[in-house]
Amino acid sequence: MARQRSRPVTLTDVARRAGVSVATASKALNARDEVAPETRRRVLQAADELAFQPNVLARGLLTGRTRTIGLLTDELAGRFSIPILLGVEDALASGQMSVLLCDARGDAIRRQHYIRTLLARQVDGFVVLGDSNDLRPSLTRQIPVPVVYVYGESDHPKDLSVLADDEHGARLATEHLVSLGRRHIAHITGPETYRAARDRAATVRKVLTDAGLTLVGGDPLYGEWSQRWGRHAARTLLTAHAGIDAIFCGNDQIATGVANTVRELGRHIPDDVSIVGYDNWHEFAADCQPPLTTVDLNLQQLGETAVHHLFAALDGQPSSGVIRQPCRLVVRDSTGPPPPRLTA
Amino acid sequence: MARQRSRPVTLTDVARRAGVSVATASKALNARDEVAPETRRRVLQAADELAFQPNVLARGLLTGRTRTIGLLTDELAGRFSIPILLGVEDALASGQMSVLLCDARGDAIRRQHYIRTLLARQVDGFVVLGDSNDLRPSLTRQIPVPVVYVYGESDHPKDLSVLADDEHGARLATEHLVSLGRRHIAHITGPETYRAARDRAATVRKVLTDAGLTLVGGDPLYGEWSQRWGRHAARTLLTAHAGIDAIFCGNDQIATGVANTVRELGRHIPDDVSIVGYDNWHEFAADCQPPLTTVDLNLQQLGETAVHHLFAALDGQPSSGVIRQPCRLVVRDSTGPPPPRLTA
DNA sequence: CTGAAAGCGCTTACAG
DNA sequence: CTGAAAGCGCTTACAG
Repeated sequence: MARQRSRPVTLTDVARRAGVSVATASKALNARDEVAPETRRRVLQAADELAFQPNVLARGLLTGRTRTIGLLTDELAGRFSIPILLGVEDALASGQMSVLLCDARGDAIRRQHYIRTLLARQVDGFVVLGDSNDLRPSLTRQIPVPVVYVYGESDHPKDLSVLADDEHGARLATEHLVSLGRRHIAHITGPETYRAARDRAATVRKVLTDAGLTLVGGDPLYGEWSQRWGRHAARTLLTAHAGIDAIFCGNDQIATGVANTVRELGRHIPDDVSIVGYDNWHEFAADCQPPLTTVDLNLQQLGETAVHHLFAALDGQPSSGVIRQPCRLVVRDSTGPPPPRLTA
Repeated sequence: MARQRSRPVTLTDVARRAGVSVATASKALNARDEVAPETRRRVLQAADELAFQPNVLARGLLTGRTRTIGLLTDELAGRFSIPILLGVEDALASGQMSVLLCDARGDAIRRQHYIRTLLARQVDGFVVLGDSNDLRPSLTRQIPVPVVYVYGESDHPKDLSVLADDEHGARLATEHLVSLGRRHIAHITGPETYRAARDRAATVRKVLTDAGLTLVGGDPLYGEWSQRWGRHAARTLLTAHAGIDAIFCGNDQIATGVANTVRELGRHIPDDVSIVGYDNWHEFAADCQPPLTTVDLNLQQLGETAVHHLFAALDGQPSSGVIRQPCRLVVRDSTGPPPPRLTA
């Protein structure tokens, strides 16, 4: 399964082979300029021949920096964490840093344990990956290194939170429908307890009002983030309001359920009813019948942005407050202009 | 955003406060028994008062163990990695270990870079999270610490691979349908290039043969892992073989597409046609209309098993070969017995 | 330009 | 039972 762990190559080995002291070897490898070119060459060659890998622990002990950050979350299992995590990793890798991953599963004890563990491991900073539903209690007080909150907002205004811009996403979706010529637009979304659902619903209403329109049914339909709810709500809506010509859905699962029901009721998508989803969850949005126009949250970039701000903080340039990252509308086949009216 | 990094509390601080040497303080904290009870008490109290966290780097430098493992993958974005990752993390945490996460995105250069980085960070071992599609080239040769492969098999027989048992999963699904009294069973699955698809199809055939049945259409329908393919294949099948009474699908997306089409063609699920999915991807399986009977791969446990074997290897008890973890049938509403025949 | 020495924070024989 | 000393692998003033 694995070979015997052999004694690793140390700087001492490299120095000996190059015929210099460890101090000189260290300088040569770290590209400090107080080394003769020929000496440097010999050291680099020796290091190469021995496949020398500097022991990061020893270096970290000296410099006080480990080039490691701790990523703390409760929601790895959710659909949103992975793209963010990939963005974090990308941004870290380009700064030669690594990420220690901890999912506390929503358990406060476990979270405290992880914070202690990460600090004992001398991480240089933290990324706290939250959930967009609600403010989360700031952890910064107990953490003596820089912290950035991403996707979920910290309740402390001095912290830095990097968030998806719900208002922007809802605006993109609604303006898209309005600009296509849709005039009877409904909004089916998740639970009203979700901050993101409320914020987006408020924006939908504002955009419609500015366009001289009102929401079909008067209010958004709050429910759950499921296909089932989409199917149920669509049936209710289409029955009560036959003239409906567009539905903006709170996520792609709801939109998928809506699409299935709209088709079952014999309406054509996008001609009779146009549908917009939210999240651009590829397995749902691209594989829906028809493929969904939807809002992409740019999650990967969210993670990258968070890390860039963390880097700035590590360099002594901390920021605070809330950064909202713009969304992006992905147009597929579920939206289009209304069919031309037959002349009277 | 973060408070000034203050000088961390060291063992020296604790020793001074307790009025002992660092050597004694170290022994007291590490529960070695060569310390007087009263001395230990004083040390523990001092450590507590100062909120002392031992510097893991320094300890690692001495012991040569960092209590860290590297998790190397190419497929974090896929649906299968996260549950496995959570299982890995759970098992590690209970051994007081942490995980450094690296996703090479399928890029060989990047993978080499990560291996070097992880080794420089002195990880105690590796978990290589692969994909079930195919054998992957062994990395063990270049890694001087224990390695366990999970979900994707290493091509080297001396390595240890912990895998989902595709044969078992396919058997559970097929036997379930047969035992319900289904006699005209079809199989719609992903690309034939996928090892898992071929292995499972072979098992379906074997189980049917043992029951004196044959696959409807003679062969499995290979396609892609999408709803779209499910819809298309279902339409083809039902048109050509009206008597079909069950469809076993290669994943839950295909099954969802199949279910939608079966309903559209006016057949009742599960009475006329029973459907079994694969993967138990909750967002698809539980939210399908009707909710899907499906095969759960026990992915979290796969991760845990891998780590337990890694621990054994770290303790000098390496194993090798292939371990296949059993699956689990989750019965929901998409399967049931055929309706009673009307007596002639 | 080079190298001996000190030191990062901790653990572990070893002497007392 | 306690503590002085050596050392893990490296970096960084400092002296030469």
